[in-house]
Amino acid sequence: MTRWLDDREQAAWRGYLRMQARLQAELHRRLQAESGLSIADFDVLVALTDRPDERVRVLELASSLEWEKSRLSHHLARMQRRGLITREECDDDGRGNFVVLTDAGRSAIERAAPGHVESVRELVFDALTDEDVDALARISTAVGARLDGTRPGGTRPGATR
Amino acid sequence: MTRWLDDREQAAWRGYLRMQARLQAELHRRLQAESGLSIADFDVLVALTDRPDERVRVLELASSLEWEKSRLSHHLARMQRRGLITREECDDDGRGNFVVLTDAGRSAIERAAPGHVESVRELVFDALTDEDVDALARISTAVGARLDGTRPGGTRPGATR
DNA sequence: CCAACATAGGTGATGCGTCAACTATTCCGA
DNA sequence: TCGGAATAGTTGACGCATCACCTATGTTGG
Repeated sequence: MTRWLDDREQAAWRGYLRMQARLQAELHRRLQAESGLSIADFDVLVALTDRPDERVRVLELASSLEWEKSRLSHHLARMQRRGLITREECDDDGRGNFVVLTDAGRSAIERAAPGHVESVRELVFDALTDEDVDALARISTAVGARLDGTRPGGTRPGATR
Repeated sequence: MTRWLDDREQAAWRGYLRMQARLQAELHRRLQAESGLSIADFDVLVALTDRPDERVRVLELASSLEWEKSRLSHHLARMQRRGLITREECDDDGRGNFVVLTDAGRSAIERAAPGHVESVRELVFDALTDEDVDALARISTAVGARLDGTRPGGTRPGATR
């Protein structure tokens, strides 16, 4: 009944998993060492600098990062403690909050970005041919389409079998 | 000075990151829902069943999983609490410990494996052509080789810039 | 023999991620 | 206009990952 993976698939899958874990760890380690930021901090700060006024509503940020609101809430609390962001109340909606980039946050991301991009280039793109880059994009799109087909993230996937 | 990513590279990189995060989350969610195991539990149990006698020394397990010993130690403590593994002392070496698969651990992995493989097939390999699979393996190898070049995991990567 | 060192492994603190539950507002319809 | 439902966001508990440090045992050179 179970459609097991053949040797070629196994090798590709194991290789992917191993590369993925190591790459993530190494990028995180470097970013942390060079700037004191985590990848998650980086993503939040990038999302904030992408806004013209460097402020966003919490849930809008969550949805643009594709994070759960609870994850974001916890993360913002930690970032606020470190002075990277602040919060401001929203006049229109008493429930709402804006997340606002602080000067410290802005300078942290500006210091961190070049090194991080350089790491990505060095570890990934310098290793890949143009065709590899296309293949990576194609693969990501194809798998992403599969993921779209499933119950996105919310309630239980409800048995595939 | 910084070699930024061009649009094609940006698109590939963002696509990869997004796919990677979603795939990992979905595989974890399904495995958890179907079997109560995490991916980490799964990996430990697979490593154990790969041994002829279903027992391994802690540090050997750590190195075959490429985990830090401390991570493994914490994880084994949790798995032991849940009855998936036990520990036995090592006669040859008073410092050493064996990790031993319990009956509960064996049946957990046997129940979990088919569904997990099916998820991988459904979400990944069903989406990919043969060439994609080759490309994935090639890309993983190439990036892996880059990672080999860096201070593996231990002490600080020491500034790339 | 024993002091120094290496090795096996565990511990505690802290950051990160998820789930379930909670509070406070706003919205909406009778 | 009032009561229930939806929405915005937080909280607490717990599992997971890393770091720095600790203990206990083994190994080795003088």
